[in-house]
Amino acid sequence: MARGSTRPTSRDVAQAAGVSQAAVSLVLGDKWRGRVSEATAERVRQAARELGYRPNLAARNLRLGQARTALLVVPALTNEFFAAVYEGAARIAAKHGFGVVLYPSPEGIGPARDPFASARAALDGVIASSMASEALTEIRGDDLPLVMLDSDPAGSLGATTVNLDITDGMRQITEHLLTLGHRRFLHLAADIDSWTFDVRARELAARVAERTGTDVRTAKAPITIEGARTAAEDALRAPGPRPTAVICDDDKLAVGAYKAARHLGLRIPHDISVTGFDDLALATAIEPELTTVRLDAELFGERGMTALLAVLEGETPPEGNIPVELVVRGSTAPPHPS
Amino acid sequence: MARGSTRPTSRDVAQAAGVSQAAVSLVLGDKWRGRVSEATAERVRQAARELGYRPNLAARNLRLGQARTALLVVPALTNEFFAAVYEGAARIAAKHGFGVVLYPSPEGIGPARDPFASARAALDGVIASSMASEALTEIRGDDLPLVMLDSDPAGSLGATTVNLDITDGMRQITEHLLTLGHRRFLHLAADIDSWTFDVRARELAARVAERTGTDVRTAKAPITIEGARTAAEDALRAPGPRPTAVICDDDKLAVGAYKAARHLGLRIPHDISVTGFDDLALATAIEPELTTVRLDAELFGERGMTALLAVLEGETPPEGNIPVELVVRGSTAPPHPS
DNA sequence: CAGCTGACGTTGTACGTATAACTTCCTTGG
DNA sequence: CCAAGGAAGTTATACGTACAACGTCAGCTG
Repeated sequence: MARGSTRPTSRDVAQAAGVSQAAVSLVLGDKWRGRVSEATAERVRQAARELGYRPNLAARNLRLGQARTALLVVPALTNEFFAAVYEGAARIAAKHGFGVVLYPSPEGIGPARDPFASARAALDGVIASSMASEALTEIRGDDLPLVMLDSDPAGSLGATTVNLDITDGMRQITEHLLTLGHRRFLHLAADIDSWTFDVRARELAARVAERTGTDVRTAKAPITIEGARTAAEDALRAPGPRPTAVICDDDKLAVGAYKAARHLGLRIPHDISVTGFDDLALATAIEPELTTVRLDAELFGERGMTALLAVLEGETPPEGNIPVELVVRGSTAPPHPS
Repeated sequence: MARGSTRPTSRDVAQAAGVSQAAVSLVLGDKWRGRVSEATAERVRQAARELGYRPNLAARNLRLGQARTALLVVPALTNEFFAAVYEGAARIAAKHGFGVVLYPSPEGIGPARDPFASARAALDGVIASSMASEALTEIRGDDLPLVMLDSDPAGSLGATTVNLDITDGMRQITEHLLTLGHRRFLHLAADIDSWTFDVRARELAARVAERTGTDVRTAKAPITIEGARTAAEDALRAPGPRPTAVICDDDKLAVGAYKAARHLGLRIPHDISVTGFDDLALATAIEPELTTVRLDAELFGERGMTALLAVLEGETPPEGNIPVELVVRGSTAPPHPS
């Protein structure tokens, strides 16, 4: 019945129920067993319901010294992969009464003197992708618990790491193509300095060298369809025998490779095989559908949040890489003897 | 130099600088002109820097009675469109020292008694897509300022609405196809009950009826590639003269239409034209590239946040729909006389 | 019947900040 | 030389919550 524009507080509820504010806090905080009678508790709950009481989170956080909020730092949400990571993390967080906020995209910082001004909402911990390193340096300095996604376990001193089994993914792709009979490869690599891409390059090069004794040709491209297309086209036009398979660091790059191949009059997979990485919606949208490595981004986010929660509880976070899966579709076939 | 695990407070800074806590608050809050000498101010800033002081947001929010945080309610972040809306909203928010939190995805609610438990982090306002109506009913009840995205201006009592000019987009698509000579249309519609889709259907039907005197065939499909494919395939197989153009409610549905057409042995655009809506990355990934309506999702998010900020300031939010643009690519051509 | 034990609460306080209201000292004009 | 006012701070308080510490009273035991 409180008029005004101000929201009801626990004291308003107390007054309505004819008890003290402390009693309200006890009842609503589920700590009333043996301290408040069932009848009184019900009266309090009733009053809270009628007034539409919602606890003031700021006050609670201040009192408890925690925010039940984690910060997720990713390069861009418009990348479906990271959107899924967020959803996984948010799901686990919600189950534990936690929230997840996102680091604002770099371009959005604007004139604020402190880029953290908005994201700095009281935080208990941070989950960060290794692909967002520039933002990361600012965070380290805060003494917040940190979980790193897809980053070098050796190089992330102190921080907990949660990784997909990228090495295994690239191993499977390479084996798949080698088994089909391919011997000349083009690696269309992301031009981003991140562990997750380094691992791809290392594994691919090592395995191909071991099995064929040859090198892998490499072209670096920004992760955009257009950028990938020109990089791939240049590489495929280069002198020497043409590669029979293009191994791309992610699905978006593969789309660029498709366009490059088409532009050069090459048919996929008849003239050239193409593989991706991630298994985004894109992979099944294009023709032929893309052979790629499925990364369970949601699970990745879930594991990241689970690890952070463990750290916050003082427990040891679970170990072990997240398995990935090769998905063979229509973009790979045995090389055609030309 | 403060050891311990607790972060320094403004009082610690005050002690280090040899002033009162109030002075620290004034200096760091930029309200010290004429109240504190430049020298003292500098001393305070220096101390704050050395201690690595970060104001406690919970305390500030409690004191100010505001959180400088907005809630964005969208159906799914893995939909690139909404990810972009978020980024736009977050950019504007950051410029004003605001943060944006997301409503946790519906499946993530789990056992929490109050689905708002986590997202309810102290909020100043809400921006909600009309496509997330089930979540919305819970919010209304909170007396928070509400900005609705893409919802019926007439039906959103009290709430401010920010809309893309969907009607104009559909008008342009229809005109484009009519001008090319198409007369028989299939409308591949989203099976979601939302204003933004109703508008598409109404405008398409009205314009086609006006210009050709005929009805538009309609097929409803869930917004997934597979769902759209089967719905489109069924509709294209139906008896009677086959439509020469498929108008889809969004780009993802268009991908399904592509697959259906291919499966039926129809070439795009030679045998059948296809159009989308949104202009996601998908649109230029597929072959042929998709004729669609470009919606500036980021601008949409920016406008939404701008409107909310205006409401919070007690100003009248700007009016007017956000213009959209027809992007003609390779998926449309004059109908082939069969 | 003194003393004790629960059951059922209440009182009081602290979390860290922003700001209104007050003090103190110095300068300056009349 | 005194009143007035500005500069440069300080003191005190409230925001709403959670919980430790403290009553109070009935019933029971020895």
